[in-house]
Amino acid sequence: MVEDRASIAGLGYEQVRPGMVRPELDGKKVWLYGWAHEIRDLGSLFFIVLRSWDGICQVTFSRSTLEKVYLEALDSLTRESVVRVWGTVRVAPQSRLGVEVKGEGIEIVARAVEKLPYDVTGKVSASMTTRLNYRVLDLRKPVNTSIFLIADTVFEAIREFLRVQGFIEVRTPKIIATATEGGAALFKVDYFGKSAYLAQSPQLYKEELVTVFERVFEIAPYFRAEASHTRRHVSEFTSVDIEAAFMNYEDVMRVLEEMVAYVIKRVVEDRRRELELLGVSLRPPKTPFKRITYDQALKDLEELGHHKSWGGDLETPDLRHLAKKYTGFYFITHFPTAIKPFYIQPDSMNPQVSESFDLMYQWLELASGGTRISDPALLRRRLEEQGLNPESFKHHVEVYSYGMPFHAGWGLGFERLLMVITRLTNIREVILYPRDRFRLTP
RNA sequence: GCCUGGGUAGUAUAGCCAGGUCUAGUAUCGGCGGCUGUCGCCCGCCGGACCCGGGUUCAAAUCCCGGCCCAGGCGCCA
Repeated sequence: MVEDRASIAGLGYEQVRPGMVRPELDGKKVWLYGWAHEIRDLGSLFFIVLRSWDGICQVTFSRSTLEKVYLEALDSLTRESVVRVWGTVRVAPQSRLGVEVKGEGIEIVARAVEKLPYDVTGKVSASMTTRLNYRVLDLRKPVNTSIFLIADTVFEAIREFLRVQGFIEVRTPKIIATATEGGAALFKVDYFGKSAYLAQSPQLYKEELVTVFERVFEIAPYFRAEASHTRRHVSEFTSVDIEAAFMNYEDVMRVLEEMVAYVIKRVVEDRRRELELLGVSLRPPKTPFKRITYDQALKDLEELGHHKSWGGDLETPDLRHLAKKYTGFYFITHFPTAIKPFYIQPDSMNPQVSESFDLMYQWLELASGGTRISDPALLRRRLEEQGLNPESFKHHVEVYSYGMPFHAGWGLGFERLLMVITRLTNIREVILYPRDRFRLTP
């Protein structure tokens, strides 16, 4: 009888993962851990579909050749229980997977309750609320696991790309003293009796850091207390930010489009199985991306029969209309200075517009950025024009007097990029534990 | 902040508009039994639900009012 890990090892059994069981292993003696994804009891034959994050495999038991303890284990097995099984890999033309493990023994490592609140096999659909309430069970569904395996590749590819470009990864504070940019509503926290806020962006810190490292990037969570309730807003999201000295908006746009193209190329290469599970056929986009100015966007809207007067921000309905003309990735540049944050550089020829851009995918805004103001006097003036108190930005403005190079940068919504890659339409699906206006748990 | 839609077994739904054989149907699920090639296994039996409170009515899952909870959209933004 094969009872424990040591004796299995002694008998020449090797540990494999469920996703590793392939026809090439035919005849090999293996043992593996996994979750009982599906159980099919045919009487004398007993099938378990064993699942882990990297895949599934079928384990087949023949009752007549099994010892009593293992028969008892089979009879008490519940879906989603963690089991350890051992046996021999064999090519199985009768099985859809083409290969299976002929089980010789099984041990229940951690038993799951009989009545699960959620169907991991997906036979019955679940609402978004139910999915998020039982998020770990939802995440075990191979299609959902895939999203986060892709996310892992996206993280890796972003870091790799930016490091090669000479960017240094930094971490800036997420608890801050003042509202950094105005605009977005912030979460107030008690900070030893003082008022503090959760950061809405690393903007001011990353600009200061270019005076040290020249090129910095940060991937971090940010917080917005906006009461938005849409499929593309959450109160805690991940932003990929860069800031670079001696670059202008055009330089950082190139960094952005090349990075996006590289990330998608890596996902296509490294996550074929996951893309297939999601039913997504993905192709790396061609660069450079299309660029249109804000003025051009207004003209296009006019042509599409939607008049919009100059100076206002492009609103959701406008962007939906534009998406009819511009498919895939494209940039909108030169927004009116008045509707951009105080730190954005006005165009030197025409200060009414700014050296700014948004990266769009159809009507979804993925990133925004631009050349930043580096002149302290101009920065002070812009703060006042936007109705902000220069006194509360004292420490920040000060830095501009100590040798501030011209610089530019952007912030990219990580989850929104992930939505584009996975073709999912609700941002909550691409966040492990999303936080929105009405959800704080799990 | 504003607007719209919705809450029926563990899950997903039918029923609601046109109140009455709804003792609330179906699928999945769970329990028991059967089955040697299942793979969304199959077959038989069993189990389990109308969000909360008030009102209208002979009669409420269904109509009305209030509450709670949820989904989506807008503004704003990533």
